[in-house]
Amino acid sequence: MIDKESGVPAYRQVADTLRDRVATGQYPPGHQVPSERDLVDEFGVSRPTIRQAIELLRSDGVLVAEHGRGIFVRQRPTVRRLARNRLSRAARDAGRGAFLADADEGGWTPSVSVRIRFEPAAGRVAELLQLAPGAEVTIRDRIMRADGEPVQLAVSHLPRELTQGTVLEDVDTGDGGTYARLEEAGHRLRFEELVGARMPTSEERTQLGLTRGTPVLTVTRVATSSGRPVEVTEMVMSADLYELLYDVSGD
Amino acid sequence: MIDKESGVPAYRQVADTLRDRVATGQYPPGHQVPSERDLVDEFGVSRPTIRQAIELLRSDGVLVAEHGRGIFVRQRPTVRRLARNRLSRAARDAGRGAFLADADEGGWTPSVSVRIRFEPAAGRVAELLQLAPGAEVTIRDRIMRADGEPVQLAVSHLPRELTQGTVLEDVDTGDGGTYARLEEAGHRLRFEELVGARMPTSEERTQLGLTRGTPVLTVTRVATSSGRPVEVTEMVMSADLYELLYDVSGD
DNA sequence: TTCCCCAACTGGTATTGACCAGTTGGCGTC
DNA sequence: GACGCCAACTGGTCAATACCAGTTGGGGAA
Repeated sequence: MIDKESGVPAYRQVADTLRDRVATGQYPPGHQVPSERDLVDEFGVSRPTIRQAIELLRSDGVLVAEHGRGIFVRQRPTVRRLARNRLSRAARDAGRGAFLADADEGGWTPSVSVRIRFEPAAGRVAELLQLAPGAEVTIRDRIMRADGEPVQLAVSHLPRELTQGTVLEDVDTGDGGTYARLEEAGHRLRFEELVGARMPTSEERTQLGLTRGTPVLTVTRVATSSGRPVEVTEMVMSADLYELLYDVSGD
Repeated sequence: MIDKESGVPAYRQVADTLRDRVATGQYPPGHQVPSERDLVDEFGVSRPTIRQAIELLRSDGVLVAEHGRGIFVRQRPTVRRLARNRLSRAARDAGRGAFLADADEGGWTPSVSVRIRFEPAAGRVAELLQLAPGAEVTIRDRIMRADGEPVQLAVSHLPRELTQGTVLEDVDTGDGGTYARLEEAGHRLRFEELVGARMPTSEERTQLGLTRGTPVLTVTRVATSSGRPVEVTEMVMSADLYELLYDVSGD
């Protein structure tokens, strides 16, 4: 099974073989892969070498290991497809924020925990809000859950001068959320979203319950009123769970 | 440095310590981390344990190793910000496809290699194109380069009946690209993009020259004409290199 | 002075061996 | 028959050791 003369490392040959069995469906999603010790016998290499191969496939998101149970081909959970153009005024007037609207659509039960704090603006957010460094911002730090499971992190930043004395410094901002309140205050909002992806920090991995080899999608939403940025929200969600749908016709 | 009684594995303690030094800036981007053998002395654990810690940080995209040189804190390259609403008819009329327009914006030199083939429709693409399985599709398989470096893969699928006898089966589709030709043929196109992220396949890693711990952004663009899908393009790009900008105001 | 080569670094691969720690199912007991 | 325990699986951690394979810089030869 292993060609020692090929110059290709043994652990790579093992990994490639296993990857191939997954790709061809010989090991379908959810299937239990032979145990490490069985693979040692099958490939005729030592256990660390087998583990190295499996390590590779885990960090590539192909396999998942469960202590005491075995190694399994990853099951991709059902994807939640988020329609991003739902930020329209019409939807907000109907009294629902974006997350709640998505929940309706997807048929799951949403819940949100909010923590509010105030800090001097810094880094990328200060830049996007076009604030002098040191200017105070109101931060709404949220964890969104679907059926109790944390699925999305969102941290909103608003210049403190806009929120002082308003419900935007309360936990509950009322029907339609932050954006509805800002429009009531006379702002006409436009939105831009900046989408990226990266590996999660260890904190994010814990909070979102992510397994090895799962990247996160990041969305930075900037709300502007007459060209002036009034809010920046940074969202982080499991790339396993989410796809973002954008209408991009733009004519 | 290592607390053996804490219950936390030694390699995790090492990884957390190093991760912390990167986060706090003690090890800035590009900085060379002490060699494995030096870390063995510093932490008082064996080399395999140190390697396990470094392995973890590599698959998280925190560190990169270079054989014979050392281990370095990852440098995030400059991000190419792609404005997705540039698919407008106006831009196409100006005679440029999306990739070429982005190149203008970003100040780099674009080049594209195209391979054309014909296959029966299958899987997700067949579904998105609403084709009976087995119907033939024209596939335009492209590699986009910026200053010679491959930065994006794009595979377009069109029902063969739309392309037969047209320039869409040639390598060069002329000014404005595929979409301009489709509109000339009487289609009025609308676009939707579906954005996701995942770890690359080993083939994609090779083609795009990705290092361990770098996820890819995937964009599936569906072009429809009077509600009927006429083209599906699947794009793959390094999440290190790209952020996607969407205007999402939608009122 | 210039050039080349090689020693001494760097990380990469692979083995053997030992023990820890969850999980599961069957056997024995009540 | 129901329960509980424990043996026999599973993967997880860590060590000591050996050698391979790129990279680099300095010393010696031309």
